[in-house]
Parts: sequence; C-alpha cells; structure tokens
Amino acid sequence: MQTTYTITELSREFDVTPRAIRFYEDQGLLSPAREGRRRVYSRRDRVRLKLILRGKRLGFQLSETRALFELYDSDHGETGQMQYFLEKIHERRELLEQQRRDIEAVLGELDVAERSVREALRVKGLAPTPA
Amino acid sequence: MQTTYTITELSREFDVTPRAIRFYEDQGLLSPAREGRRRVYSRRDRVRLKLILRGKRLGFQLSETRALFELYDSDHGETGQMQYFLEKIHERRELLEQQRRDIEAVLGELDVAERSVREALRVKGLAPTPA
DNA sequence: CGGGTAGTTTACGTTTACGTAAAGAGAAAG
DNA sequence: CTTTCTCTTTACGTAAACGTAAACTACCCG
Repeated sequence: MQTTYTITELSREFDVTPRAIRFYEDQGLLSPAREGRRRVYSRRDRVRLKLILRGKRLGFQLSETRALFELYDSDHGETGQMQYFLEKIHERRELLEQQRRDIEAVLGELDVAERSVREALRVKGLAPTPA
Repeated sequence: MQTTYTITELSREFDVTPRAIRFYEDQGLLSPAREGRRRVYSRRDRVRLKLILRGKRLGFQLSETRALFELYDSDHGETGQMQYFLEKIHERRELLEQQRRDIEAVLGELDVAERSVREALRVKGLAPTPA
C-alpha cells in the first residue's frame, strides 16, 4: 500500500490542478512534509484532500472546511470545545438535510420533465421510449 | 391569493437583498413587469426566484439555472431540443446523486463524531448525554 | 411644503478560488 | 554539458455574485 504521494499523483487521482492543491496548503488546509523543496503528501494529507473536495461539492467554503479540521484537531479534552463542536455538527446537519430535501425535489421534477419529454417524443411516432 | 409582489416583499419572504433580485434580472433570470419604473413581480417570477435560490443551495451557477430556464421555455416541439434536454437532465441527475451520496457520507461521519464527543463528555462524569 | 419611505440607475469595490505567466532549482537522459 | 521534466515561488489576473455608495424619483404623511 502506497504511503506517500507527489502533488501530481494526487492531482491526477482527484482531477484537480496542482495549483489548487498548493492553494489549499496556503489556506492552511494541508501541510505536506518536504523533501528539500518538494512536497511529500502522507495518507492523512490524501484523506484531507478527499474531504476538501467533498466539501466543495457540497458548497462548503474552504474556510468552513478548515474550521472543521481545526475542530477535529483541537483539544478534545476541553469540555467547552466539545460543546462548541456539537453545535457546529448540529448546524451542519440541518444545512445538509435541507440540501437533501432540495435534491429530492429536483430529482422529482427531473422525473416529471423526463417523462413528459419522452411522452412527447412517443406521440411524434419516433418512440425511442425504452432508452 | 396574492397575484403580484414588490421587490421588498420577495426579498423579505426569501431572505435575499433587493440588490440580489435585481442582479438576477440583469443576468436574464427574471423579467418582472413594470409600473412606471417600478418592478412588479408575478407568481411566475416568484416561482422562478424560488428555483434560483434552490439552485444556489445546490451549488448551481446562475448561468446554469438560466440555461435550464431557457430549455424549459424553448420550443418543446423541436425533437433536437428535447433530446438535448434529456441529456441535460441526465447530467444533472448524476451530479445530484453524487451530491446525495456525499451528504449521506457526511451525515454518517457527523453521527460518529457526535457519538464520540458525547461519550467523552459522559466519561468526564458531566453526563449531558440525553440532550 | 418639508420629510420619510421605497424604489430606481449607475458604477465602482470586494471576496473566493483558483488560472496563468515568469523565472528558477534539481534530477535524469542523451 | 545541454536538454527535458517535474516541481517550486512569486505575483498579477479573473469570473461569479453580489455589497455599497451616490444621486434621483415618486408618493404618502402631517
């Protein structure tokens, strides 16, 4: 199992530019080791990159993702920190559930639209219905 | 049932600034009627605004939402148009389903994180577990 | 008639998330 | 040694989605 990665390996695997990856580092989301000047990414870095990209797909700003990372890394012994973390989790959960409802709604509408278009095509006698 | 709306009514109902609503018009997403210089929004405009905002929550760019509107409005008799529409629907569906998977994953992780934090708090004897 | 309250246009400013170009370092290949 | 990659830093540029300020209009209130 591979244990370190170069920037181009990661950029190819996740289909992002090296520029983007360096930018995430600039913003404090990644902190790869160095071999001389070259960046060397660990498996932890790779996981983080995956999380960053998933966050992006869900509309998280980089600063939000960074904040979540910091919470994860922060002192888990501090009761105050944990309460704060629970609040953040709660907020995120509500946003995501709203988003899920939005998705269900749009998928439903796409169904309706698709059916109506297919019906229209069928009526035209072109009948490519089972596609 | 109300049949027309002012810009401030809509901005309050959907919690967006009038500036944003005018911007959507600039970008060709809304085309309210006018009474003199004043904008008068119909129920159709209101529905569109709702769709715009839902699109935003899902990470659609305004230009993408506009493109979908144009498809909806376009000549439904044109077979080519309909095929194109079906393709767009398919693309959108795949993106949305990816997004749904992302959401499920994050919600699952939030569950794990929340449980572990609650457990940590319980162990500390502070036991606010049933919150 | 002097204010408020909404609304309008015009235009420049701002943030986020990179793109892109320039210039150089280091290692391998011919 | 020169070429060729890959990677690096530095820095300016850019698109999207508004924010914000200025200056104006129109109407209602007392």
